[in-house]
Amino acid sequence: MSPTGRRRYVTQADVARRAGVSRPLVSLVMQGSSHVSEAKRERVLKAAAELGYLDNGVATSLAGNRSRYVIGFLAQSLANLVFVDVYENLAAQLAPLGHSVVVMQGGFTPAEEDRSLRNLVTLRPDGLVVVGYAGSTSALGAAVSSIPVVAITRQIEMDGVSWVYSDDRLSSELAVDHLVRLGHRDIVHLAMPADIPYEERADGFRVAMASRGLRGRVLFPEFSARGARIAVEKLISGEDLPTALFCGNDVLAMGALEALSAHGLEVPGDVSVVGHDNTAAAAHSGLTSVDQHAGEQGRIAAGVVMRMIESQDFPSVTEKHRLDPRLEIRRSTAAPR
Amino acid sequence: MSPTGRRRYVTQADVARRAGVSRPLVSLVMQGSSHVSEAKRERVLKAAAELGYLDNGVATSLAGNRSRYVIGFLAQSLANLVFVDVYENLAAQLAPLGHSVVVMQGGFTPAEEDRSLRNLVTLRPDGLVVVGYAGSTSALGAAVSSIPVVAITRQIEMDGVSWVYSDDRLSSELAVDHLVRLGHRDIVHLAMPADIPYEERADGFRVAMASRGLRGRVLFPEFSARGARIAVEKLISGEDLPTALFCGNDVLAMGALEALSAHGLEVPGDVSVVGHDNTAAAAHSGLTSVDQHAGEQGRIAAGVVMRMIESQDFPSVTEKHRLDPRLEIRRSTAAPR
DNA sequence: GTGAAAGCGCTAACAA
DNA sequence: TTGTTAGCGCTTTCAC
Repeated sequence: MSPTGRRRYVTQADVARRAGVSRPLVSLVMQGSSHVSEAKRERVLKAAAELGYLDNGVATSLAGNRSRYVIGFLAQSLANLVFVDVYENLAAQLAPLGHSVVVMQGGFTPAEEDRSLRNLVTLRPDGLVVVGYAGSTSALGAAVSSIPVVAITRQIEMDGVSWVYSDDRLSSELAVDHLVRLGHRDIVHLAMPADIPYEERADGFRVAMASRGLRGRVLFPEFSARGARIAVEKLISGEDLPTALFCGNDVLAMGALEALSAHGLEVPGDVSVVGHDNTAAAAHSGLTSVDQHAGEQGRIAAGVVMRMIESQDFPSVTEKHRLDPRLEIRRSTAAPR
Repeated sequence: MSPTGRRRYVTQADVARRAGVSRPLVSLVMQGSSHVSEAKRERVLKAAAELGYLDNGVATSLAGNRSRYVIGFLAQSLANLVFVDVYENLAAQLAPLGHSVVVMQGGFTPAEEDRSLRNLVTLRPDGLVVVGYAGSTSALGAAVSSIPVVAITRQIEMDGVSWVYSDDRLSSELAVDHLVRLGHRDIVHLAMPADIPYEERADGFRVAMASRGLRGRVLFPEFSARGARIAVEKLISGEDLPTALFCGNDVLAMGALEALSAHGLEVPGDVSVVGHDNTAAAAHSGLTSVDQHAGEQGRIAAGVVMRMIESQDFPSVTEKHRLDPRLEIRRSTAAPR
C-alpha cells in the first residue's frame, strides 16, 4: 500500500518478474504476438493470472498502442432510446474485434456538448462517434485534427468528419404523405428546438405541406414530454386542435398522447399522432412513427470509424452515408372523423 | 504528420515553447496552482488557447494526477431508463467539481458484465459506480483491490465496496399492500430473471402474499417487454388470468400492458397492473409503479465515491445506504370487478 | 516563483 | 525468439 492508502495495480513488470522473463516479452504476449515461444507464453499467462494482472489501457494508449481501439461515443441524451439504439449496435459491432466504446452524455446546449466533448477527448480515444451533436464545430474541429470523427444524424461538412445520416426531409414527407392520404388537411408539427440542429425535420414538414397546397403549423414546445403536453393542452383549450399531429420525435409524441388522453380525446378518433424514431416507447403505445434505422446507423458508423482509423491518410478520407427513413404505421393514425 | 497519417495533439511542451517557459510550469498553470506569477500564467494560457491545447487525461492519469477524477459507470443496460436516471444525477453532481464520468454498458450475463468491467478498469478510472451489477464478484474484487467501488441496487458485501440500495422487499410489500387493500386476492408477479440478482423482489412478493394468507404466483418471463407480453398472453389464453399483475420493472409492465390491450382487456377494469422503477414510461402510460428513488441513489453515490477516493485509508472505509421505496399510484390500479 | 530530473506502465525500434 | 534502450505527456519531488 502506498502512503495515500491506494493499492497499486499489478503491472507487466510484476508479471515479468514472476515469470522470469523480460518486461517487453510480457507486452508481446499480451498483444498476442506470434513471435513468442509457447513455453514462455504459457509461463507469462500463468503468472498474469496468478497475480490478477489487468492491462493498463492508459499506459498502453500513451505508449501508442495500435491494436485495441477505444472509441468515444458522445450522445446528446442517454434518456432518448434512439441514441442508445445507435450505441448498442455500434458496440456490438466493435466488441468482437476487441475494441471498446466509452460513452459520455453531451446535452442540449452547445456549452454542455463542448464540455463533454473535451472530457471525452481527454481520454484520447482512437476515434469518435457523435450522435445528435449540437456543440460548436470549432470544438469538434480541435478533436478532429487528431482523430477520426463520425457524426450520426447530422451532416457535418468538415475535413476529417464522416457522417451517417437519415434523410430528415424525407421523414417529414413520409409522415405528411401518410396523413394527407388518410384525409387530413389540418396538421400541426411539434418540432424539435430550433437551436439543436434538426431544422430539416421542420423545414421538410413545411415543404411537404406547401407542395400539397396546405399550410402546416409548426410549434416549438420546450423539448421534453412535458413541453409537448403543455403545447397540446394549449391547442386543446384554444380550440385550435388540428386533426393530426406530427411530432419531431417519440418523446414529444408521448407528451402529446398524454395530453390528449388526459382530456378525454381519442387517438386516432379525434386526433391522429405520428412520432419519429420508432423507439420502444412508440411500439408500446401503438404510435405510428418514422423509423430512421438507428441500429443500422450504428452499425455503419462502426465500419466507418474502423476504416478511418486504419486509413493511411486520415483525415483526407471521409465517408458519407445517407439512409432513407421508412414509416412504421400503427394504430395512432386513421382517417379524420 | 506522423508516418501513419495521424496528427499529433498539442502538448504542454509545445505550449511551454511558445510561452517561453519551462514544461512543468505549464503543468502548474493547467492545474490551477496558485504558486505561479500572474504574468506567466497569462502567457501560458494565451499560448495554450492559440495552439488549441487539449489536456491529455491519459498522460495525466499515468503520471498520477489527483485533482480531476474520472469515474467509471457500469450500467447493466442503457435501454432501461432507471439506470440513465442514476447516471444523470451522478454526473450532474460531479461535473461542477470538474470530474467526469464515463459510461460503459454491461449486460445481463456475467460474462458480458465481466468483459465490460475489464474494459472500463482498463481506463484506470479513479472510482467505479456499478448499477445492477450481475457480473462475478471476483472480477469486481480485482478492480476493488485498487479503486473504490460503489454498487447501486445491490448489497455487495465486500471489502472496499460501498452500496446504495433501495429496499426491494419493501417494494414488493408496498405493491402487494396496495393491491390487497383494493380487494385483489389473486396476484401474479412477473419477476426479473432469477440469475440477475433481483431475487429480493420475488422473495418479498412471496412473503408479502403469504403474510396475508394468500398464495402469490411468480412467473419468470424472458427479460424484455416481449417476454412479458408472451407470458401474459399465455395467462390470457390459459384462462388463468389473475385480477392483478405486479411486474419486476416497468419494461416488463409495458409488455404486460401491450398484451392486455391487444386482447381487448381493460386496465384497471379487468386487470390492475403495478410496475417498478417509476420511469418515464410508467408516467406516460398511467402505470402505478414503485419508485426506488433512482436519481437520489445517483446523488448519494456521487458523495460516496468522492469520500472514498479522498479517504486516507481506502479500502477500509465503506458506506452503506438503504432507502425506502415509495409507491406512485396512477390509473392502472383499481378494485377488481 | 521557477527549472531540472525522475518516473508513472507500456510499446516500439533496435540489437543480440 | 528475446533483451536493451528510448520515449509517449504529464506530475512531482527537489533544488535554486
